[in-house]
Amino acid sequence: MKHAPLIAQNHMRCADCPIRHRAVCAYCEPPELAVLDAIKSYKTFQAGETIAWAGEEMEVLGSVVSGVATLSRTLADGRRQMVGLLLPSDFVGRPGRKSAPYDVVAASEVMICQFVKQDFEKLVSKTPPLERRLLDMTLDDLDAAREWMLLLGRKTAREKIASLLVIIARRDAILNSQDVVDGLRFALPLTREAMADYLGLTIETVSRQMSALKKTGVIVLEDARNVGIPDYAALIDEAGDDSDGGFIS
Amino acid sequence: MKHAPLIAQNHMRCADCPIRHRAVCAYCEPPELAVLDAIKSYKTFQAGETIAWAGEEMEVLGSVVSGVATLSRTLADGRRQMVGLLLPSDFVGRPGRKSAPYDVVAASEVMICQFVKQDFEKLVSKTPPLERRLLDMTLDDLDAAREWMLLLGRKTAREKIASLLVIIARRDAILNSQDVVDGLRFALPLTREAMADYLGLTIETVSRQMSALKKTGVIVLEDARNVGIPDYAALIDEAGDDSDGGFIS
DNA sequence: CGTTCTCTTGACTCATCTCAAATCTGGTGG
DNA sequence: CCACCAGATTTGAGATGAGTCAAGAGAACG
Repeated sequence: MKHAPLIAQNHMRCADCPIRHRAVCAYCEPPELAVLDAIKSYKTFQAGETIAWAGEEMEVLGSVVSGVATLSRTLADGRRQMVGLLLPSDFVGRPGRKSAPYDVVAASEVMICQFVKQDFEKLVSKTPPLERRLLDMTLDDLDAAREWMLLLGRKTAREKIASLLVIIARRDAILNSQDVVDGLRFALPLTREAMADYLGLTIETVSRQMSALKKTGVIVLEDARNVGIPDYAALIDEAGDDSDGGFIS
Repeated sequence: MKHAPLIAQNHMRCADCPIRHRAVCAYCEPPELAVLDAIKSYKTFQAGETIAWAGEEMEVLGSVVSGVATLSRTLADGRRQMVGLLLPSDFVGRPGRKSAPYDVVAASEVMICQFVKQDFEKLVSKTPPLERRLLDMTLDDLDAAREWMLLLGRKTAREKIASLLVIIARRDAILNSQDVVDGLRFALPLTREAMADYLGLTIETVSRQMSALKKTGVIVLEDARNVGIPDYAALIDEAGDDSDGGFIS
């Protein structure tokens, strides 16, 4: 699972940043970018490394530049539920509060464009485009969380798996700036355990449903982590969403 | 289930508004309030009435002044999941998007302080305190949604019921501006069906678990809708949360 | 005093979990 | 290059929590 690691270029300019147009800075103009440029720094985390602990005070905030991180909550007896997946351009941290009640863990090697929390918050309150972008992103996150509540509360195991595959297929297509087409192939960025935590299932059930979808021909498994979608419409169908779609990219 | 209905006072001044300090207008100063005063209007919905349909374009946004409304999503085959509970001071509607993918339904008689969407959005972008408050509220909603994801994905039916009762007990105590104390009594604002939709359960399971909690002495049921909590700590314990609590008021 | 709606309870089913073991994979050291 | 190990994944068998179907009990309403 080694991707070619991005080198943390401490002097990459915001204007050249790959997430420039989707991250919290998206609405900023060059003068505002210059300010961000001056106070930002890059930090890389290894796969499996914890970026922030639940309840621990965070001194930095930032954006995921590359890689995948997960947000999760844990019950006292160890039951764990993932409550968010952080992809490039997603925001890390909880502005306006000292700590957040969830663990942030790197699922792959992750590079973050970070800011000192206090400095960033001060800047946000003086920079309307930043604040507006943060609001829009938070509203989108809220929509996504509510979509996920529907999945967790009401979908069957098979529908949950299919839904997750749809999301990953979409994201993958977007990364390659193309539409989702039949025959798409992609690598799962999550282990079976992470999938289970995300879907509110056990790894055994995840595994069984993957096998079941494979047996039905809805997906093709080259190995445990490489999935092919011969018929995208069939997969959508398995996800059980009502026709109007509903997932927010 | 009739509360003394609040009369929709179309000329109630913001300064006299019961939700003045918790709603989207909380950070506004008198001059900004005057602007809001000029463009707001009140509207009342009967219990059971639909305030907005999923996917339908909304022409208004606003705040719940009194009563309880629910946000819910429905799958094509009728499975329904509640994704939010709107209490007084909560915001209704999705700024920045034409429609939202969920139904908004009045669970009791609901009064809303509403604004024409376009006017409100224009105002938000010109009024930093409004925008900042909207951001803070949205971040809180996101935290609450994630908390709910943990409940939906990992808690048992009994824990789900206990968690819901804790939330309602807390809110009830806050409304009466006091702490939660042993012996607290309150009326459930939700039917068994609404509870089931909220918790990702069936009404039969809700009913059985309510009976089970009653039999154990964790709660006292005067009738189906009136609950007493003889020992708050015991109820918390049943909710299964890790000790540090975690629910956001 | 029916009618209707909400809620409760019972009996049975079934999807998912639990526990256990087998298989596969990549990496390591000889 | 090969045997072996640790972690990830799959598969099997049985247990169980929650769902389904069905009936009965209360409460509200006209």
